[in-house]
Amino acid sequence: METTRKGCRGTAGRPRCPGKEAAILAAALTLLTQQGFTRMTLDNVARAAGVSKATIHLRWKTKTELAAAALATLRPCSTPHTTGDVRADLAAQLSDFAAALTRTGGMALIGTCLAEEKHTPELLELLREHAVLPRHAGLVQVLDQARAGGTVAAHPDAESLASALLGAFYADYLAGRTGDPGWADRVVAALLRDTEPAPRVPRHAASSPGSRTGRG
Amino acid sequence: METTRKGCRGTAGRPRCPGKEAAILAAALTLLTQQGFTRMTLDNVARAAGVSKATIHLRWKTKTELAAAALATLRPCSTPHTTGDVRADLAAQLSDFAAALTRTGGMALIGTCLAEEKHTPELLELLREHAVLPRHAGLVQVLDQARAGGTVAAHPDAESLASALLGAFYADYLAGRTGDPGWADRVVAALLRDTEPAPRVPRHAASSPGSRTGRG
Amino acid sequence: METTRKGCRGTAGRPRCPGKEAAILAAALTLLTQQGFTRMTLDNVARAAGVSKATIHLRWKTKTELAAAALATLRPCSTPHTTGDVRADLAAQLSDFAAALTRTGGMALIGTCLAEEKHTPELLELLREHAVLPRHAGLVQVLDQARAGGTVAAHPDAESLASALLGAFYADYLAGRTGDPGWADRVVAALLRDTEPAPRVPRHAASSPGSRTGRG
Amino acid sequence: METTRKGCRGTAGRPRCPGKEAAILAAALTLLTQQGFTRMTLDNVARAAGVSKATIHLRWKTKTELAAAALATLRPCSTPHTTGDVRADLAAQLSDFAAALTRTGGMALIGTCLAEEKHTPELLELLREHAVLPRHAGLVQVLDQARAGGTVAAHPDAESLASALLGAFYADYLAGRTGDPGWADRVVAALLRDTEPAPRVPRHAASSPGSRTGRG
DNA sequence: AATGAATGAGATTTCATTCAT
DNA sequence: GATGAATGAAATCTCATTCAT
Repeated sequence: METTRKGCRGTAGRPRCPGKEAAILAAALTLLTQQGFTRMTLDNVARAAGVSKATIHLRWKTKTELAAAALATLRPCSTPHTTGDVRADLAAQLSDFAAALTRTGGMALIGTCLAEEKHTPELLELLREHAVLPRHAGLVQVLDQARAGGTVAAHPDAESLASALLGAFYADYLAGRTGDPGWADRVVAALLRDTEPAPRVPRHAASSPGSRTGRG
Repeated sequence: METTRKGCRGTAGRPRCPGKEAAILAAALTLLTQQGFTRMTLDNVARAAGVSKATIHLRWKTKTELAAAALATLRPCSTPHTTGDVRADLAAQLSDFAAALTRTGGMALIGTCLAEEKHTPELLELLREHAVLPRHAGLVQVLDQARAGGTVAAHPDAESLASALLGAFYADYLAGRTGDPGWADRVVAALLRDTEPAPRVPRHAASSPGSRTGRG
Repeated sequence: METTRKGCRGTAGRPRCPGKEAAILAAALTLLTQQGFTRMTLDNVARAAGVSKATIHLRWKTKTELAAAALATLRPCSTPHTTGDVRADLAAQLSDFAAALTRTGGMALIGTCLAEEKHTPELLELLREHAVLPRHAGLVQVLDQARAGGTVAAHPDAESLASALLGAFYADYLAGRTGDPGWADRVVAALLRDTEPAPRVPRHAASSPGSRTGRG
Repeated sequence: METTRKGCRGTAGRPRCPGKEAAILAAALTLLTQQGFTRMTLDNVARAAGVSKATIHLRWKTKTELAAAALATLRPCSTPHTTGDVRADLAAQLSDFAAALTRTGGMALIGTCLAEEKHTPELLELLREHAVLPRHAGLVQVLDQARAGGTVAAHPDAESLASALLGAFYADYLAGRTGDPGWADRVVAALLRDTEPAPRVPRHAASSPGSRTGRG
C-alpha cells in the first residue's frame, strides 16, 4: 500500500532516503509480532526505525496500511530440499516450520491477524498469502512427488494431510505442548502410518504399543 | 478473579443486582471476541451490559481481570456422545468443534489470546483450560475407547492424532478454507485411513475429496 | 458539624453504635495529616475506622464536614507548667511544640489547612482555634507572668514575641533545618537576649561570639 | 524537568510555538497556588494556557514534573537594597516578604508544598531553594553586614533571628493576624530591642503595639 | 523529504455520594 | 442504623494523525 513510486531509486523528484523504508517496515513487523497490532504504536515504530512519526505517515496513510505493508514483507522461508524420502522430507519441513514460528514469535503474529480479522481482514489475507499458503504448498508438493514417483503409497488427500501436519503445531501450541525436539518426526509418524513400509525410517518410541505396520 | 465481598458478614447491605454479573461477563466475552482485548473498552462493556463502569470495577479491579473472568465462563461444549464407531464419533466431535468456532467467532478469540500471550499470559491459559484441553480430551477419549474395545485398529499416538484433527481446522481456517460442510468427515478419512478393516468404505471411494459416502 | 444528637448515649431512638464516631474521626484526622485533604479518601477513612462509607455519610453530609469535625477533635496539648523561669518556661513550651509537630506530622496538617484555605476556610479556622491560638496563649501567658512578677525585664510586645518564637519553627522547617535537639533553647536565647541577666540559664554555643548580655 | 528534544539535530522540525512554554508554567503556578496540587488539573492548566493537554505532556511527562517546573520558575524577589540602617533594612525586607506572600497567595502555595511533602518532596525542596532560602539569606546578609560594620550591636545568632523574623509572618498568618500595615516594623522592633543604642527611639514609645515611629 | 510540535479523541481508573435492603 | 451496591463525573495519560518549518 505504498503511496508513491515503487522504484524509489529513480532519480526523478526528490528521492526518498533509501533504507528508511526498510527500517520502518522491519521495525513495524517486529513490533507487530511482539506487541500485537493495537499495542504497536507509531511512536515505538518510529523510535525503533530511527525516524519520525511524520516520516511514516509520508509513506503510509494509516497505521493499518503500515501493518499491511510490514506483513507483505514476509518471505516464505526457503523450504528444505526434498530428498525423495517422504517422511523425512515432511518432517524436515515441519521441523523448519515449528522452529521458525517458535523463533520469531510467529504465533503472536498469527494471533494478531486472527484477532484483527473483522476490523482489518487484509492482515490475515496477507499472512495467508505470504506465509501460510507457501507452507501448505511445500508439504503438498512433497506428497504429490511421492504419489507421482510411486515410491510410496500415495496419500489420496494431500491437502487435508498438509493441514493436519501444520495444524498439529497450532493445536499443540494452544494446548501448551511446545518445544519437544522430536515433535516433527512424531507427528509425521502418527499421520502417515500406512503410507510406507518404512524400512528406512527407524521407529520411534511413539510407535510402540500396537505397532502394526501392515495393511499398506 | 472476582472480588470477594469484604466483610462477608452474612447478607448485610444492598444485595447485588442479580444478573448484572452475568450481563457484564457476557458483554465482555462478546466484545473480547468481536473486538479483541485492546479494542474491548470498559465503556463498551458497561454500555452493552447496562451498567456503569464503576460497577465493573467494583467486581474486577482491572480490565485484564475482567477479560480473564469472561474467559473463565467458557464452558466446554458438551461433546457428542460416543457411539462406538470411531470415525463417526471423531467426525461428530470435529464437526461440533468447527461449528462452535465458526458460529461464535472463536478464531478471533483464539487470536486475541495468542496476540496477548506476552502481555497477559493468563488469557491463553484460561482459554487452554476451558476450551482447548477439553476438546483434546474428548478426542483422545474416543481413540482410547477404540483401542480398549479392540473394535478397530487402535492408533498408537492418540495425542498427536487429536492435535492433528483439531489442528486441521486451524490450518484450514488460516488457509482460507472454511465452511465446507463435509469438512469433518474428510479430515477423519484422511487421517484414519488404516484404523479400520473398512469393509464398508472402499479405499478409493473415500480417497478423493468430495466423494465421501458418509459416516461409514 | 455533626448532624444529630450529640449525646449519643441517650436511650431515645436507636442509639448509634458508640465508639464508631470516635473511630471515624480518629481515622480521618490521621489520614488528613498523612495524605492531605484531597488525597484522604472516604474509602480509606472507612477502612481505617472499620465502618462503611455510608456510615460516615450518615453522620457528616460531606467530606469537608468530616474533615472539619476531625480537626475539631484536636486538643491543645497540655502545656508544660510554668516554673517562673521565663526562658526555661518558654523553651519548654517551644520544645513541646516542636516535638508535637514533628511527631504527629503536624506540618503536613498545617499545610493542608493552608492549601485548602480558599476552598474550605473552616479548616484553617478550626486549626487556628484548636491548635494555633492555644499555643500562642501559652507563650503569652508566660511572658505576661514575667512582666507581672517583675522578676525579669518585661517584654513590651508579648504577642509579637510569641509569634516569632513559634514562627521560628515554621521557618526552620521550611528551610530544611529540623530535628536539632537544642533548637528551643537556642531560639529563646536568640530572641530574649536582654530580658534577663540570666545567671540561671547556662549559655549555649550559639551565644558565643559577641555575647554581650548587657543593656537590660 | 523539561523534556529535552530528542534528536536535537539542530533546528529540524516545526519550531515550538514561543510563549506556550511560559503560558503553561504560569498557568500551572497560578492554579497550584489557587487550588493546590491535587485540585490543579491538567485540563484547567491546558485551558488557562490555551494549549491542549497533550502539549503539556509533550514537555513534562507527569503532572508532578509540571508542578515542579512551575515552582522552579519562582524567582526570589529582588530584595530591597540595604541602607546600613539595620532595622530599616530588615523591616523593608520583611515588608516586601509579607507583601509578596499576601499578594500572590503564597501561603496557599507553601501549604500545598507542605501538604504534599510526603508524596512529592520535590515540591517543598524547590520552594525551599527558590523562595525560602533566598529570603533567609537576604536577612542574614543584613545582619552580617551590621556586625561587620560595627555600626550596631551585632546579633550573635543571625540564622535564628532570620527564622524568627520570617516565621513571625507564618505564625501571625496562622493566628489570623494579617494585613496590619505596620507589621514589619513592629516585629523588627520586638526582636531587636537591644541591638542599637537607639537614641532616636525612646524605649517605651516603641514598646506598645501601634505606636511605632517609623523606620528608625 | 524530513522533522518536531500540536492536538482531538479516547482509555483506564478513582471517588464522593446516593440507593436499596 | 448500618451496610454493600451502584453510579456520574472527573483526572491522568496515550495515540494516531495533522501542521509548520
